[in-house]
Amino acid sequence: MSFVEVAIKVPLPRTFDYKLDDGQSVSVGSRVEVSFANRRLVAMVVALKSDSQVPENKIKPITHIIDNEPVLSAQHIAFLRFTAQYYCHPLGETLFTALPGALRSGEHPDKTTVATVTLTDAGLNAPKLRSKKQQALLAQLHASGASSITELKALGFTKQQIDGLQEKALIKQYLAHDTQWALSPRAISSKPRLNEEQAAACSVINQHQGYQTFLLEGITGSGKTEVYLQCLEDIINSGQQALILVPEIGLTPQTVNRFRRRFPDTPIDLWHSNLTDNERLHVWRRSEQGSCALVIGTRSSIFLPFKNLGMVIVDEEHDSSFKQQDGLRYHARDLAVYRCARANIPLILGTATPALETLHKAIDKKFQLLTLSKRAQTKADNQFLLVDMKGQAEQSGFAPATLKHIEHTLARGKQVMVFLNRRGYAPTLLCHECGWLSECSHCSASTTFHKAMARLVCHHCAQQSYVPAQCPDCGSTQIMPVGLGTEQLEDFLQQHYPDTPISRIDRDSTRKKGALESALADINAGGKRILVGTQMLAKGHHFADVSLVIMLDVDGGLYSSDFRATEHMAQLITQVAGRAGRSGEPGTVLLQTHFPEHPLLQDLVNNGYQDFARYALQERQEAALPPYTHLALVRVEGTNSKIVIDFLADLVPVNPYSGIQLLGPVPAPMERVAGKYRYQLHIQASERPTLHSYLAQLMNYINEHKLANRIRWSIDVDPTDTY
DNA sequence: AGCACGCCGACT
DNA sequence: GTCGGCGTGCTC
Repeated sequence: MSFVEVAIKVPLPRTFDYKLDDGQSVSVGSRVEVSFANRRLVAMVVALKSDSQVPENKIKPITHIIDNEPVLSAQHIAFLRFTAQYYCHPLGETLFTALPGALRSGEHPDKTTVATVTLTDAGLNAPKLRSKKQQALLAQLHASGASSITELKALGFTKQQIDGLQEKALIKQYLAHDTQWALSPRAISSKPRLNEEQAAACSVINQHQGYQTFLLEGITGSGKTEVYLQCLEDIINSGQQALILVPEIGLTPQTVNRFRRRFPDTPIDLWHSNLTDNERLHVWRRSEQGSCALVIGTRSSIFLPFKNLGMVIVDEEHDSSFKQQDGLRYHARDLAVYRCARANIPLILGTATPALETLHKAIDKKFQLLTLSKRAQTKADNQFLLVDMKGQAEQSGFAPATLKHIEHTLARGKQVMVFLNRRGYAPTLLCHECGWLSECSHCSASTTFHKAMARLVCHHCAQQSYVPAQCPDCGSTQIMPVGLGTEQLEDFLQQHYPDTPISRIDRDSTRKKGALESALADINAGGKRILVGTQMLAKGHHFADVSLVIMLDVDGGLYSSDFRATEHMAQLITQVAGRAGRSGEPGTVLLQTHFPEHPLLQDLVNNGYQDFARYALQERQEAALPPYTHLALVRVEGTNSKIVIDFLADLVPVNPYSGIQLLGPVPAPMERVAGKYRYQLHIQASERPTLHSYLAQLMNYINEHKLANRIRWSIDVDPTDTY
């Protein structure tokens, strides 16, 4: 009798044994259908064995074998096993979150062929078309050759435009037959000359054999992407594949076009949350079969099963979107380090503002530091300006001095950019007579006043309510907005400068599909003089004419309960500063603060992020915080706050473990969200192995705890957000 | 997570 | 008299 051990997508730490009938055969990495607790579920075979510890009468047969060929290689399962163990997450759930949706639900791996578009002879002759969009599509196909519809959609083209060209017989659509792309000298379009630092970085990376993580620390405009491109060239020419991880909002058409233009005959796939299940499966299979050379993808592309991966690049490695904040709480950058080490290939982490964790490893020589300190196009440094807010008569958050700078900049015909990391009109409403505050009934947060929508919105559970005309407590009509949001900034500036065109960019103003793109186009065409927005505006978009950048509220990052707040603020300031004065002349970065003398702020402004970061690391060391210690968080939520607290309190042992410090239970920064109470226990260890052996013990204890199924619990290893 | 089994309140 | 509330216990 032979048995298979399977992993199932249930929140249980175990795997399960099933028996195999005579004549049935499966391999590890294949999916099977099993009957499990009266349900039919898809399961993943993780081991084959000739006997089982489970009593014979409890073992059921497999109901159906789905795959004749494994969908996960043994090597890939090993990677996912590590992931599950490192992040304290059940193996089944880990395996199934890594799989694309179509394979999760038992679909055939080759069910989908994705329609591909290519130019016909008529199309090759580059006819002039009346439709601008169709003309652009034609130009794209000229540049990129055959492209899948997925890729064209990612570039902003629509099905209608594609069908339009097909009707004119300028293109034809067919179902792509995926074959390994032929290894031949690739056409490389002309490439810029590298400066000395870039050339040095490229040669270090290209000459290195095997695994090494490189931290490419390059200031804004120093040409990191050019280094990536030249390193990728070698990988592509040797017939290997590469993965480029980018932040969620970094996957813009500009980024993608740059790769396509450089490697015109190379198959490049994209991976992001807007793909359909079929498109996702298609990219998954292409990476597995070696049919694509490059994948540019967000966080979850770290789980793609490349056939012959030769390099991974993590762009903007400090970006918070690489950390998944629910379910399997992995960090794609950290997994990239493990994956590359296992595969014995190089990893490039690129950023202008390295995460302190990353910088620490570079200083420790675990990563190799490569620095780009010179801008590719010579340009003077931006000038920082701290506006002291103490005792200032501010109007909607603007100090008089700030308004003067705005006027001066507008008078010179330049654009102004204003940042505030809070959308809406005001974060709360206040009754002037009795002190009532607008609060969400399900969360411990106030509801944000959105003036244009005339609604109060909770930003944590999305619950909306009407704005009361009178105070619900005392009946007074003197209800006023308190605090600032981007909507109010726009309102105020529009009243203050009635003839100046203003654009607001935040999650509210860009909710509609394509709204962001058209707003950005409008800005670049020069139609708008003042841009107001949240950090959405800070990342990746280039505005040539902006010469003044204003950050209204820097103080939030200086004094916060989250020890990472200063680091994030410094990264944001540096990013934002990179938005100013890109067209040649230096720009001004104006920061409003009540603490202009704050040493970290001074260091950042006078000596730059590199200096700030090394100083901030010292502070972390003195406070025994990461990266000098290692953290994990037990997060618990439930409808009954007493059970939540009792459960966590019971995890705190009477005698402390050596090398482990516990803090809690403490309420999560948002104690109540969507009607659930949230508490957490902080676990700190000076050594990583100590932390993990403790966590393993803790999970055993939790799994046997009688209250464990009356609450929802999870462990967050290396948390980046304290809530 | 689901789903069944199980023991107490308002309905045809 | 039963339909159904969700507490608790298990899943190879």
